[in-house]
Amino acid sequence: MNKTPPQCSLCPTLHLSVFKDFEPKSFLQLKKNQRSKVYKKGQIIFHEGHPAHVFYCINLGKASLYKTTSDGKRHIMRIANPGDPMGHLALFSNQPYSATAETLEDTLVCYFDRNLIYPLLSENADVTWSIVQRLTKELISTQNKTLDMANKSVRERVASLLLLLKEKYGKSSDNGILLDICLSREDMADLAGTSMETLVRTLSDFRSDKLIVTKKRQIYISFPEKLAMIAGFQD
Amino acid sequence: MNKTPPQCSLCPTLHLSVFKDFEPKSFLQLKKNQRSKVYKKGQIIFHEGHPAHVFYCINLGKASLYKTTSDGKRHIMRIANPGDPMGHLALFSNQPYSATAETLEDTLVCYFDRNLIYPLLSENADVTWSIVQRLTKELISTQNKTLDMANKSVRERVASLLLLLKEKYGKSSDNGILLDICLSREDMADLAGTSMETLVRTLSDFRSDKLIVTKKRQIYISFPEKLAMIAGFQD
DNA sequence: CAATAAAATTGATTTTTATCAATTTTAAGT
DNA sequence: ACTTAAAATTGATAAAAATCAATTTTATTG
Repeated sequence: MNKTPPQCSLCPTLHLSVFKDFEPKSFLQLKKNQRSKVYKKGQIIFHEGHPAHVFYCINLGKASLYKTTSDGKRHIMRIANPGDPMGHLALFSNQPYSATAETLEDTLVCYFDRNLIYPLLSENADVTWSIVQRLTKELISTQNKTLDMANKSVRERVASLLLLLKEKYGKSSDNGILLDICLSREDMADLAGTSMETLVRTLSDFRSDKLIVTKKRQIYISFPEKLAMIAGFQD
Repeated sequence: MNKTPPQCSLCPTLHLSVFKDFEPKSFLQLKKNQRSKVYKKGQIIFHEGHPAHVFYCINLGKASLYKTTSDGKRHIMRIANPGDPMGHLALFSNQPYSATAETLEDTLVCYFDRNLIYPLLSENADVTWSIVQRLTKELISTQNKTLDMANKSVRERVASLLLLLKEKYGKSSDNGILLDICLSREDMADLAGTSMETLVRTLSDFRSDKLIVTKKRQIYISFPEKLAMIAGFQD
């Protein structure tokens, strides 16, 4: 199951993670205890509500983190990219995983035993402080998401989502900016907090208005500025 | 403007705050630099988007923390009670206040210069760690709120809200459990993420179903269990 | 490449919720 | 207690979005 752990020093995203601020001795110990695993697209890394023993960091690939309501509806809280932590909320709060992690493509994750992390943090006060800062920003952006869900229309939220995906995964091309990420319409609906059908209709509207172009399942953004207007990033 | 600062040692809610974990020397310094102020009901303590110089802690009273959208809709993110911090997100993230704080009743707040806090935290690593834990729990509960806004009906959200208010502010009485907090219908709507009219109609439904009793603006909960069913806390 | 399954799209309809307007109730000040 | 203003409630209607169903497109597999 476990492959040879990738070298942290070769990790393309080390500089993005909080670990970079560990002092050398701590970092070495972290590296020694690092394990890793490859998941195929669509596999579950961990389940919401399950006890959390390890903490993950994505090396390569992507995963969606979603919550499920009692009546079976999914809501994708975030997409984790290389360098992003997963399971850190469970780690810090000493509670079960608060979401399910499912890969959006073939993904290499590194993981660490939770018991390894605590002593390392107590030796690295500045890392703990940088965790505070990261959590705070995560919290502020989640609060903004709550606000969007409560007060914005689906149309506004879908426009926002397209712009967000453009920022993270946009690749310029002949047809406009390609959203270079593999998301089903269902996934996009779960991100925007709407039904799949309504999402598709909204995309159709945007297509009619020449704001986007769709080819197969690919989406190209033609006029980000106009989408920004719709999303409510104006006045 | 500033009154004699209340004694922290006499503060009814010191034991609730993170400060209790400061070592004596740091705590003393905190106390020395503590200021306080009384706000009348309905006054603004700080505004969303304004630069944050100080960090607050409620000694007595209550305040709502709300965000406002570009088209003027409010959404109350949380109600701060005695012992609760305010402005800590601005403090930790080094950004402007992310919400507006408005008192729900006459309120006594203590406050501290933000520059005082940083050095104290670096001397108290375990306090920093306990802040991580608190932020994490706050984040998880905000994520759950996002989920509710995205996937629950108004009826479910209003039922949830009533139960939440019952937990925090419920006082048993002859008519059932009184929600002993002064919130306008507008406030409740802004908490539940709906319009005032829809909130009122939902309360009327609950009243017809004998789940609640209303006297003037007071709300009494008659059957919390049935509300819990509606809120989706079942199966 | 054909056959099949899965995903996406469109249409019709219903449900939910917001909005606008009018009325009633409650609170506040003199 | 009376007057006035603010808040709450109810009604009517429109808008937004969900749901159910059918069809088309795309992907997958032998």
